[in-house]
Amino acid sequence: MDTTQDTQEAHAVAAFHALANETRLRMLRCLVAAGREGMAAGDVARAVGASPSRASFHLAALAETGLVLSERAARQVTYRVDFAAIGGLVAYLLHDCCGNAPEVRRCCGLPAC
Amino acid sequence: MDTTQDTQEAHAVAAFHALANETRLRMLRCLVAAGREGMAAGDVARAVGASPSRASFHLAALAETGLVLSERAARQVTYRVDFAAIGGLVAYLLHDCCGNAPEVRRCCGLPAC
DNA sequence: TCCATGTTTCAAGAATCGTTGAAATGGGTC
DNA sequence: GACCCATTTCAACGATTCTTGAAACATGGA
Repeated sequence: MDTTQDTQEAHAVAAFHALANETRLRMLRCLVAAGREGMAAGDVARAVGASPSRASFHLAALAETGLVLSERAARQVTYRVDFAAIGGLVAYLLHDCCGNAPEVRRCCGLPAC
Repeated sequence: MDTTQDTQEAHAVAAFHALANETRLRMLRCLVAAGREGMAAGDVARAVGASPSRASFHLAALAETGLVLSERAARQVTYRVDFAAIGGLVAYLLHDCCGNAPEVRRCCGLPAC
């Protein structure tokens, strides 16, 4: 039996794994900075100092978890952060994982629930 | 040269790595549920269905990143979540990584900045 | 001291992950 | 078609991580 919780948990584990790498975390920050416009794969690669194949490998890993989306436009592939997916991860950490513990919320400058 | 940002980033990568494992994520949730009282290592092990050595390995990994703290009391070792550390990670994701993007905050039921 | 309990350490092996460079693919221009 | 540019795929290799069971360590009680 596979409960909703198990699925959520597996998804969270995958997302955390995606963020548990310096190259990927830097890529994500680049893409966040780029906003809704997104960035071409090659530009991300240059920005983080990764070879094309390395960049492709890590961008694919980010896309695999749904944290970023990709879209081909002519020759280039544009990657774009899925802000809702990141929000979902933060929500998981805050609500499901930490039960909205006031002390956690306080650390983020958030009002208690 | 090692900037503050690099240190922060390295710390975040380590924390995400700690959460990127089913056993450890379950342990963390157990410990959050246990609150300030914490839980003995053996109880955590039973709760997540891990052998003593496996539990010790993963609890040590969590402690290594500072997400949990340990304290020996008599024969037992009590593990306790460091709520501030988790809050710090959420804050990193929300502020440093996502620049407080309104769309991310909205997904967590947070007011825009 | 001897024994029982709780936890950590260790070594060995399997599995997963990340890097590299070369080759392949997709798509535009001449 | 021939050519170029952007990206992905692939195979090989090294590095890291996880699991397992046995042994060691720490502590308290008989």
